[in-house]
Amino acid sequence: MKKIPESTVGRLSLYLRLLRDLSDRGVLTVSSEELATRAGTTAAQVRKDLSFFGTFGKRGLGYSVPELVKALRSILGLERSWRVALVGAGKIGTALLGYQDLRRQGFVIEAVFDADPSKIGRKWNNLQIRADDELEDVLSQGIDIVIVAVPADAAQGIVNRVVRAGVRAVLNFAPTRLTVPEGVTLKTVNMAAELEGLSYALVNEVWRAGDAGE
Amino acid sequence: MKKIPESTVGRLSLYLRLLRDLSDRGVLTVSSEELATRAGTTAAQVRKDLSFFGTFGKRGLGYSVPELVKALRSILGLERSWRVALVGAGKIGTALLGYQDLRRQGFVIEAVFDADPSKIGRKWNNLQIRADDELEDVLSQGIDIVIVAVPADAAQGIVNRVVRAGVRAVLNFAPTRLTVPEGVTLKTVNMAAELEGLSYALVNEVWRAGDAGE
DNA sequence: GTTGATTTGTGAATCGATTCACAAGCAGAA
DNA sequence: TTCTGCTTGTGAATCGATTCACAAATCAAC
Repeated sequence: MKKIPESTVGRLSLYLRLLRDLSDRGVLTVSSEELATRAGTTAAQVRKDLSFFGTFGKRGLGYSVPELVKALRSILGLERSWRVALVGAGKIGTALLGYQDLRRQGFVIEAVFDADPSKIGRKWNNLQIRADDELEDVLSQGIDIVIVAVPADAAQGIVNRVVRAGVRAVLNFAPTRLTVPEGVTLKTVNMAAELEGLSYALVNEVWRAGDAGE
Repeated sequence: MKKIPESTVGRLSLYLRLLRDLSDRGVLTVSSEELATRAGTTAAQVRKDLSFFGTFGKRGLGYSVPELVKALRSILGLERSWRVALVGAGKIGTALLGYQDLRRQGFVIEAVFDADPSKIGRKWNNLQIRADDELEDVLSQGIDIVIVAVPADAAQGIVNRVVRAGVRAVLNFAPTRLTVPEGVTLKTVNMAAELEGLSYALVNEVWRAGDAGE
């Protein structure tokens, strides 16, 4: 298999969301041009992105919406559900816990951990907050993804333990750079950095295309 | 001024964080090599990134940490503070409200809005949640940045109003693609998309470098 | 069945970002 | 002052992603 640009994967995610909208509205086929417009990219980009994974369209016709949804779900690994653990039951952690969309997409939070003893106990929808020292036990029982939502200075330590326990995918909300060994995928969501990007744009009068987002 | 890659701006943010750590530990100078190692990039990249904005180092010596911190703060527009409004006082919104780090970086949340009448009233640290229809009034009184944390289907409508009120920087947490006119900068934080990236990596056995994050 | 109107899939060309490689500058030693 | 060791700043080379452009496939009309 060739090397797939990370940006392509991000766009597939977006295409899928747009296709679901179309599907909900009963639209049956869509052209690369139409999809590109909605995604804020070009028709060639859409076709190239898809072509990495196979051929899904019909020349002269476009793409079948239901078929493409199915294909993208398969490519993105969304046909199964994923077992997720959340480490850190602070503000961001609890916000994520209540984020019902995740479950709907197949990301099921099955365990929550926190270092603060006063937090251990029942909380939110049928999930009991566990003590940090149970981490390894629970993770090795088949957790696929760990969400790290602890203070910056604790994050690398948690990630090390998580990786040692065999987890191969980590989503980090701590505002710090983390390192993981080869074979483990790490994504970081850094709100502070995004705000600094906005600050930069404001002081440097960025004229650039409006939708730098996504 | 030449065109600056967006990725460069993101890295400047990271360098600044690393430099502050060094500064706190009393380190006075740093080489591009040292900084690159901490940032997970290359020395050449560090020097190229900085060279877009001027020359900050001394050949043979490296960079003065305090001076570089000052320079980066200036480049990123962090020497002043920014007036921020938050639209949507749901889970994510309140998590952000409590995120003390933002204020420390100079992003001061000055107003909070919500569409739900039952939420209007006093809440969190000395901020009163306001009704949606006060939005235009408050924004035009000098808000620099708006954080959108409303449901996906309401987000574009809010952004349109925000832009019409003259705001030129928006941070979006709604899981949807938004469009803004030229001259307005939009950044989107999309947790669902990040998780789908992890899902993709898991099913496609991505061998790639460990620290794909950041 | 042939024509015309579409739209895909993809090699080739272009564009943009990263990396290389080295001259130039600085500090300290002699 | 000159020499040595080190590190920056930057044009040139490389690498990777996006865009172009067109042959091939499909459908509808006649």
